[in-house]
Amino acid sequence: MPRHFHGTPRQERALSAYVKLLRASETVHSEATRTLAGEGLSASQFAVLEALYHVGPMCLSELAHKILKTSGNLTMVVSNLEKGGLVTRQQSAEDRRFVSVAITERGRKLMARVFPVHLERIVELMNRLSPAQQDELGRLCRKLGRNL
Amino acid sequence: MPRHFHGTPRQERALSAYVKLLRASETVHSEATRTLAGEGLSASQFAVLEALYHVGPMCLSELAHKILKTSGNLTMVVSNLEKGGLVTRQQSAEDRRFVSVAITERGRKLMARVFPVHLERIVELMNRLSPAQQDELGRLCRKLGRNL
DNA sequence: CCGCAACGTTTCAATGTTAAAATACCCTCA
DNA sequence: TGAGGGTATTTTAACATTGAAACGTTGCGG
Repeated sequence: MPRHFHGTPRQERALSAYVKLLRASETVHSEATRTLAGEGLSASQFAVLEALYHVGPMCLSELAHKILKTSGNLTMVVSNLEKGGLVTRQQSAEDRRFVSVAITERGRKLMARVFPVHLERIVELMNRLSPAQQDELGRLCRKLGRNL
Repeated sequence: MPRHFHGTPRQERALSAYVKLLRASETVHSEATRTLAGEGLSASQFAVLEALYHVGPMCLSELAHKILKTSGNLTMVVSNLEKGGLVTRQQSAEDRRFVSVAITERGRKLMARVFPVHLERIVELMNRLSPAQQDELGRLCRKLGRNL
């Protein structure tokens, strides 16, 4: 049994970049969401609230697409937000299969307070890279994201 | 309510890089783990198995540190692997607080078959970037990862 | 019009995840 | 020696996550 993995150069290179990408993402994300935990918001809850806050009411499948989660998941996340009075559900009148989700006044107030803090935390975390490096990272990551 | 978020240039830059980083990581990771799902392995299970396969027996807290998860979590992941006969638990004789986890022959055979496939999948996914770009991505991500 | 495929949502079971409390163990020092 | 502090693991509760199955609704083609 090898004590550590060794492969071809192209394997080592890809694996190294892959691991660092996942580490960076995991670190930055968990640091950024630490702020939210103090407000009793999970990452998914924040993502939903943020979409509704900045874009407007949406049905569940649109939300699912927006935040890259399955619909089965969203049912629970939205239900939990609903319990907290942060969003409302309303069955569409024209097509009763759709359920429209909207942010409440309470949710809006929460976001008005929390979003700027969260944003500044992200700026702070990303500032380990220079502006030019941030742009370069964005360019490289864009090539890897979501176009299967 | 703004239809879309607009901030200062430095906020937009950081946020854009942040979102792309998370998207890229999410996409690549879920694509890479798709292979494993066919083998009945979750990402965490694979990570544990891979560590034991390439490094050797370890106690739970070492494993937790290795794959960046909490110990409470590892208890479950290891238990599930144990059910499948892929790893064994053994309480340390010297210090009975420690539980050493080792990969079994069955687990080793599984990894011998699955790991190369998984690695090639990662190479394939990362090949949307040139070798130089992969190195550059690694460099940038290294500055963002885990040194709080 | 009717049957049926397609679609949006929900439910379910299994696993993962975390934080916090509980448990078990080791070691030191008075 | 035995009380207490520190450490490793497990348990627990709450939420997240996915895939699959179930349910209700809509719209289309025969």
